[in-house]
Amino acid sequence: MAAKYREFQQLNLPAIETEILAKWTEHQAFEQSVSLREGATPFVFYEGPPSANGMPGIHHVISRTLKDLVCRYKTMQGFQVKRKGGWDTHGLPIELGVEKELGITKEDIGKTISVEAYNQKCREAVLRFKDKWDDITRKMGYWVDLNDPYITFKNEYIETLWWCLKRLHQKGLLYKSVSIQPYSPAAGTGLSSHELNQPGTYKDVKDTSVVAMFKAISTAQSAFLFEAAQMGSTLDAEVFYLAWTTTPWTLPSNLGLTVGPNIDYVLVKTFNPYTHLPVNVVLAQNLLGKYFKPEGENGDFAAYTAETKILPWTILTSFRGKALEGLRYEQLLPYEASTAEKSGGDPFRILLDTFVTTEDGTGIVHTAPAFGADDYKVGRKYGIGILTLVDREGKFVDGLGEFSNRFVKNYKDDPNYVDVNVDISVKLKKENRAFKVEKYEHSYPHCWRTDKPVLYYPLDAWFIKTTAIKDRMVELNKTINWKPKATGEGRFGNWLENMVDWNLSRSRYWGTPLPIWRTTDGNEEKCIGSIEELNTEIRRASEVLGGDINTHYLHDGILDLHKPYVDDVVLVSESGKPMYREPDLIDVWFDSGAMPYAQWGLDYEKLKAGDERPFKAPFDTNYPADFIAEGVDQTRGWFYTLHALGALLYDSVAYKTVVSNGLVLDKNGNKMSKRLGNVVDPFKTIETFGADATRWYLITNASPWDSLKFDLEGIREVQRKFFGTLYNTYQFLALYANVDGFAFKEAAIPLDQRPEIDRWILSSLNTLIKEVTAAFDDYEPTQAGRLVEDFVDEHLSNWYVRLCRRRFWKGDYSADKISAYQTLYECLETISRLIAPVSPFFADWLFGNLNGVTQRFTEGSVHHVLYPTADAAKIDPALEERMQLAQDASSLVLGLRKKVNIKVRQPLQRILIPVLDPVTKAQLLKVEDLVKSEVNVKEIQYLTDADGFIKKKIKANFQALGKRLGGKMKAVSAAIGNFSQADISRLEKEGSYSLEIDSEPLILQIHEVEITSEDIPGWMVSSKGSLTVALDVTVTPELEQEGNARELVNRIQKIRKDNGYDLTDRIQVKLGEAGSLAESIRQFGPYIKEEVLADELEMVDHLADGMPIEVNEKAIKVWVDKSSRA
RNA sequence: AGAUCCGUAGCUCAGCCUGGUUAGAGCACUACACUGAUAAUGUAGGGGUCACCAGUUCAAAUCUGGUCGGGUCUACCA
Repeated sequence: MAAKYREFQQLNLPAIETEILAKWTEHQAFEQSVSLREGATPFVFYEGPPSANGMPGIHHVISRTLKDLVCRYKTMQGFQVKRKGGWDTHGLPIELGVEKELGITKEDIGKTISVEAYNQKCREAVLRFKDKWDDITRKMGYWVDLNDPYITFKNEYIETLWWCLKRLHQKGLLYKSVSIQPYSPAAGTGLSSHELNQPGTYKDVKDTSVVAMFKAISTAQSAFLFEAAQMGSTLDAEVFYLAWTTTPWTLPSNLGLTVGPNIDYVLVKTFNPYTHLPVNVVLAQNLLGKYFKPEGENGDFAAYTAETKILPWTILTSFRGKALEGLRYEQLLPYEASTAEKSGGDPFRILLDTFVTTEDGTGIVHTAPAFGADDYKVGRKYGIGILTLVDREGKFVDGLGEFSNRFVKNYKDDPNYVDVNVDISVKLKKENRAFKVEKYEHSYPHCWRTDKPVLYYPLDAWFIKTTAIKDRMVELNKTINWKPKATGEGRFGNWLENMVDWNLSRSRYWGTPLPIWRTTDGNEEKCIGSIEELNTEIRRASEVLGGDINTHYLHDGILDLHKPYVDDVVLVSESGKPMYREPDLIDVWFDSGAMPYAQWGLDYEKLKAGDERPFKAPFDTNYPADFIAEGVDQTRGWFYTLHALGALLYDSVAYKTVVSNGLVLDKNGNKMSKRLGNVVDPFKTIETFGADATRWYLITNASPWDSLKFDLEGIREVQRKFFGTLYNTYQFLALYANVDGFAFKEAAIPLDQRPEIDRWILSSLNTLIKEVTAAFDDYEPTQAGRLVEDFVDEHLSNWYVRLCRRRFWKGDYSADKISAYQTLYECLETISRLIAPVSPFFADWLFGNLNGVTQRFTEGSVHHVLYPTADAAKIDPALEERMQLAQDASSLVLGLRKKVNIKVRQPLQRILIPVLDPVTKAQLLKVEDLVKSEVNVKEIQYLTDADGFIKKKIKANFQALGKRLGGKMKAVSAAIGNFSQADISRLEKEGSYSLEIDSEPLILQIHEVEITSEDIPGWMVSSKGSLTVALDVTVTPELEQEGNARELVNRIQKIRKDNGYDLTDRIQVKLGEAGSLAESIRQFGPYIKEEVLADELEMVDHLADGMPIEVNEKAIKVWVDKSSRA
């Protein structure tokens, strides 16, 4: 017996997926999809490593769907796509997790728990949820190689990172410097930005803020200020710059004042409200209102006394910030520890920078390079040096007079603590150096462990000099295909433009150690690039330095490149001095950014040979990546570090195309968070709705880069609308193909021998292939998915199958029937291949069901066959156009029927279609039969102009006319609106028409207007676009009888079905008490018999056991039974 | 604070690049129809200040500038 198509009770996507998953596992379908393409052009994909110490969420499903579908698509296009998985295993989140679990803090590490034991814990925690990740990977159908993933904590991986660092070191791109970092004096440690982002670290606090007065020095350049001041006063004028701070303790370390180059500043004559001395002050114009009352402007200076409430003030001059650049001022708080010499630069000058705002303060920023990142940056730019007058405990250093050794904040919980900030303010007030002192409430970061305010403090750190190749990185970025484009140009482009050097240092424990050893004086250093190199150096140091040096590592060499082991190692410098490792770890982002190299590890042969790229195969054919994809939050993370390292190491991009997907929000548009309890469990979602429906929904609902409002209702819709329809279409084919034994054994019927509708759906199908391929090639899977959806729903199911249903169940196994089968089969088979990248399970299931019978492909899985290619010969635009006409015409007629309440089963005589041009008529003629049967009408008549029935409508063609006429459009449009039928005819006949607009002649061309038929007087009409149809609604007695017959057929069919007969069962029918229906039955008897597969149709006078039914409100009795004949 | 994306029907989204005169789908809702795909399907209907303001233009959902609201990233600094 021939193989049968599988038939099902109902669509059950999760069940299908379980079945397909088992098949994939059994046949190693993924491995095969790679090995089958051995020798083919590689398509290179990099997997961004997830961290397996947390559970996977639904947002992981979207980015992985994206990655998966591209890789599957490219595989089907004939490329070999290797997909090495990876795990990100270092970093703070892991450490914090372990600390929490053990109930310890960072200080305990090395004290209550050894670094060795701690790191062991981290190592165990790292892959805690690996099983869950593997599970979701499998269930969501993500094909990635999990058997041999790269793992960032492995020695081989770290070794490669070291090699990369060494290369940077050799290029002089690795340097040690201070940077301003958040620092907790109470805890004695720097804080990462991640730690600063812990909830609750930013608190509203009230600090003593002071507007300090920095005394200007008179020079040739600042003369304009002093001259202006002089004019307003007979006294020897003093000029002060006002600068605001909420951290007065930074004032002794002040070395500069920063102003905005384009901010407007004013010089104001007034009095110091504390000392009541006359002063001239500089501040931003916008901020005058903060310090001066409007009523005081140009007030009575002479009458001013200490009791005067309202300060008199007057503007002496104004100027841009630019004018102040380089001007000098007197140091505010000079002490022996804070001399210009100690600063190491040329301090006490006015600087320009754009970070200055006029939101608050004075528009002049007090700049202490040691205690602010912006301060540091601008300070460096101008070379004003640096003074760090606070030590790591948070107290002032010696040599600051009365402030020496006082804590700048109450870090020790001293009950007798006196706020040094207040004392500084008081001192300034007394010295005529404070303009305003007040408590100021603002949000300030606190250490999440000690609850004490954080300082920004200069700390030693290692940097990669990314700024050295900034221009090159910008240039290389321009060659990268960003999806969406704006992310690459905007977010990423700006980021590159404003790049700073990459701070590599992390003072933590679990991570890649910096492979740099230094002598204590810092004069000699060594960067180690491989395990072997380290072992050699270990032995050398032992020999040179002797003693106990490195004894543990002499025998087997170093076995683990992590802390604490590497810290034990002492190396020896060229001059014979001991060298110790720089204690920092490196930023985890370096780990992932170097994955193109480290995922393969070092090839020691190549290394020995001095290869520039000493990485194991298949690195050479797998760099750079053709494609990567991650969430948009990685723009400045992974996307950046990959790019930076590619450019730094090899002057190359690391990836050619990058897709950044947006965030997944909940259905109300809120971010998903555990706290809000609105997270979607990907396991549950996939179990309930199936991975395919989930994937399809994620991809088609919104462009990947738009943020997605995740709504389970949307998945349900996809399931019903798309997969349900496709499933039904397959069921339909299976049902009849099994009856007829269709297995695509016959030769394919040539296209020109197939009916119009078959050629049409095949034309549409090939158009679809073309468009879907273009969309995928452009990394627009959303477009691709929506195109397929439209085709399946609109074209295949709602038009082709609906119109062709009869062809499948009616009549013999004829050429026409075979053509229908072949056509529908080809559509389904092609769709299974088109959707395979997005919905891999259902596609393979559908493909398997079809191919299992026909064996048209030898491949066992849709993922091993090639992607369909469009056959241009099958595409016929005119055909697609006229089918659209047919659909529109049918829709119009059905609409008209509806209006007059004549059901479709009632045949009608004719419709009229006015045609104004012969092409449309020719097009309509070819689809006439389809329209007639769809709307159950006997004939179509075409009305041409000559008939004189048509009433026409004319409208200006704005697009064509607008260009030519411009301003006259309105008048012309109105004139055209007034055209009579005769005017229209004349225009049509002569091809042009003379108008007069604003007393100027104007020739109107025929192509500059649109003429449509609007009405046929006396008929029911309806139109859409340029198509108009009229319906003859007269039901003649003949038509009514035919309608009755069709209605009766319908009733008998229903009885057949209710009785559960097979499709092919023959029946016998008896009709009784036919009454007025008798004539219909007599006349259409043969038709009725054929339709209901009746061998006998008999009318009797009395039918005792007949079932009473109604046919068009006329009663009749029917008796149906299976025919006795076989 | 800066950068960026988004704002069109009750909901999810097209259309915007390339301006053109009835602004479209699907879901949901209502009514009707169909009934050999039937837990399917068709037709029709209601539903829109295209976030707001200004500009450019004969013409703006579409181009320009700004405002407001939402998301994200980067900062959080005087």
